[in-house]
Amino acid sequence: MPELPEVEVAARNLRRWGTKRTIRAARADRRAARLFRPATPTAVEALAGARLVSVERRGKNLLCTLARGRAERLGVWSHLGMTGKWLRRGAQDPSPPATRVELDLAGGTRLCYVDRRMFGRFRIVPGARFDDLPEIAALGPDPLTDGIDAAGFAARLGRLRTPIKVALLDQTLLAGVGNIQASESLFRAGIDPRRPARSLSAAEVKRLAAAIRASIDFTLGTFADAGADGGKADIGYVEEGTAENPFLIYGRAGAPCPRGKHGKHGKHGTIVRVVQAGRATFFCPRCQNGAQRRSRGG
DNA sequence: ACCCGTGTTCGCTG
DNA sequence: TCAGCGAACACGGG
Repeated sequence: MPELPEVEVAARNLRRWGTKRTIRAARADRRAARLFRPATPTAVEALAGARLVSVERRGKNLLCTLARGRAERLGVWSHLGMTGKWLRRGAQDPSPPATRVELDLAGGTRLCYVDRRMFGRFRIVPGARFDDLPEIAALGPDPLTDGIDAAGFAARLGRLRTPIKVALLDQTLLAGVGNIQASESLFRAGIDPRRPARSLSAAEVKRLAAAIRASIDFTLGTFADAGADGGKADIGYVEEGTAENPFLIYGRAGAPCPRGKHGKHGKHGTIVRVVQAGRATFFCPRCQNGAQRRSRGG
């Protein structure tokens, strides 16, 4: 489930649930070792006694900074992969299925890192030196916290022959854009996802940058509406069927284009699904026709 | 059984 | 050497 907006919600949850609290005990289940790859399995128990100071999100990565005593800092890096979640439970509650790591906090709250498929990552980072991790150092700017530098974004895209939709998934270009946000933002910008990245005009790149931001903001808003909390911040995710699909076109193959009717004859487009680099892409062939698309306002 | 999946990495190929 | 893909990872759900 996790792209930038979902991870942002997880970061906000962790801040609310755990900041300033001390970890009384920590444990990992047997299969959690896979989450430490490629590093040596870490003793999660070493987190006991540390206090959560801050939670930062960079792209799809969660960076928790903890303090032990006055001087010592340590970090916890987690990446939710495909099925990772941070959930909160009370001291007496049963652990959710597929819980891999649990942190018992002072006051009775338990933070549970849950991951069924275990494509995620979980690692203790000595000194909270996150930038020493190659996975973090390689990240491009975060569209939400850093903004998109139009000139840099355009320069980078201008060198790529790869389809623009595939390029958007490259975390060194922008950190946090995933398969959903890529399709959604290209729809908002009216750009055909199959076009080579380098073929986009300056105006299209600018439109795309704004559309990425708009799509992320929109998605964040739908999560807030869905229940920012209330006691159990188990956000309903699309694939779990617990929430309506909140997206404009993602997962809507065969549906009429939400932009409505186009052209003099008033025919609406139909959303199609194609596969690019092994990933599903959704778009409207009628209003995302790239260079031929008439300029905005239509 | 088969296909699909909001992510990342590895290895092959041209 | 490098860009670009498909496969692999793992485990459900439809």
